[in-house]
Amino acid sequence: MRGTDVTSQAKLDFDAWRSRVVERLARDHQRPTPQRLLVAETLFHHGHQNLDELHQHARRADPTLGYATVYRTLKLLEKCGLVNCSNFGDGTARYEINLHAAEHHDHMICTGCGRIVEFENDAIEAMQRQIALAHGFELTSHRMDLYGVCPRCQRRK
Amino acid sequence: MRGTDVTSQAKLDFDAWRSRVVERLARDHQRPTPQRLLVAETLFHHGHQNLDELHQHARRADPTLGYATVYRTLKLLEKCGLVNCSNFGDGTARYEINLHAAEHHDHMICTGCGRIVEFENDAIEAMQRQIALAHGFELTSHRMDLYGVCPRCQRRK
DNA sequence: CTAGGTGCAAACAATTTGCTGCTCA
DNA sequence: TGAGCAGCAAATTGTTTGCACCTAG
Repeated sequence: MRGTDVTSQAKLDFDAWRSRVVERLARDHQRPTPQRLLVAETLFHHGHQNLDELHQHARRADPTLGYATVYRTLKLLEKCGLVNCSNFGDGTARYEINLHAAEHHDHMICTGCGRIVEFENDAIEAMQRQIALAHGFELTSHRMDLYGVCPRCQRRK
Repeated sequence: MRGTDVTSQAKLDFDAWRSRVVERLARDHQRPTPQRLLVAETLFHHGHQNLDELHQHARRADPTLGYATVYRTLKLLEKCGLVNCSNFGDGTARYEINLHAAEHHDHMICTGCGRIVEFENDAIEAMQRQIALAHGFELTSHRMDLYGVCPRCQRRK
């Protein structure tokens, strides 16, 4: 609500994210290079973007940053469990940070403007486990994307 | 259970599918060419396959069948609402027939052997509508994929 | 005939990799 | 010094399209 709260809250989260990245990289004997941290930072500020968009954003802070570096960094962060990659309809892979490892959320995508809203719902997750169980599957993960028209796009029509 | 039953059942479904394809193509002023019907048939017998696999399968029946023809036929059938295209983790698009237009089902994918089991669950769908409503979205469609280890792969370990 | 359909091969676009030089422990 | 890292450019992969030939109405 109040500017200071939001700011300090955002800052806090970003620091937590940053240290998580550094720590996790160190654990895997990977160097927390400026480029990698820049990619991680960009990812923090711009969720659900594809490789190209992330590269564009990051380039504003460091114009020499290469495309392959962003690519390899994303793969690296993904392998470390720090980011998730998903694919909504349009042909490109989109990345988002995975701030709290255990937490899983799903997506609702507006087919009008492409806006992505995140949500989670324990009841549905419980039912998913039931379904898996009924088929004898050992559930490891899931994805659920809801497509629809957001309020703003509904009004615009 | 008994061979005859299964066979006749399968045959019945296939005929229904085939006539639906022919009928739907006719309605859109598209010709039910042998190649298109072959693709439709292949699709019926081999669900959740990608373009390349479908092409391989179809080629057994008609070695002259071109890749582009399979591609264009799939797009055509998709536009007619006869097939659905989805994308599970691996980089390729997979196709499946959409026998009963109104019916929607979801997928459970074995991360061990890639086997795909279809299911549907009304309760979850109801909750999805609730979630969308809560965010002011007008829900148009959804996808839900559960990933896990199938009973067979669990035993193998 | 002629519109639509096919197969081939080439074009595309997103992603992935090889390589060379550089940097930091 | 040397293992890991960055940037460039080329290779790869999945998908899409242009074009010339063909076939059924």
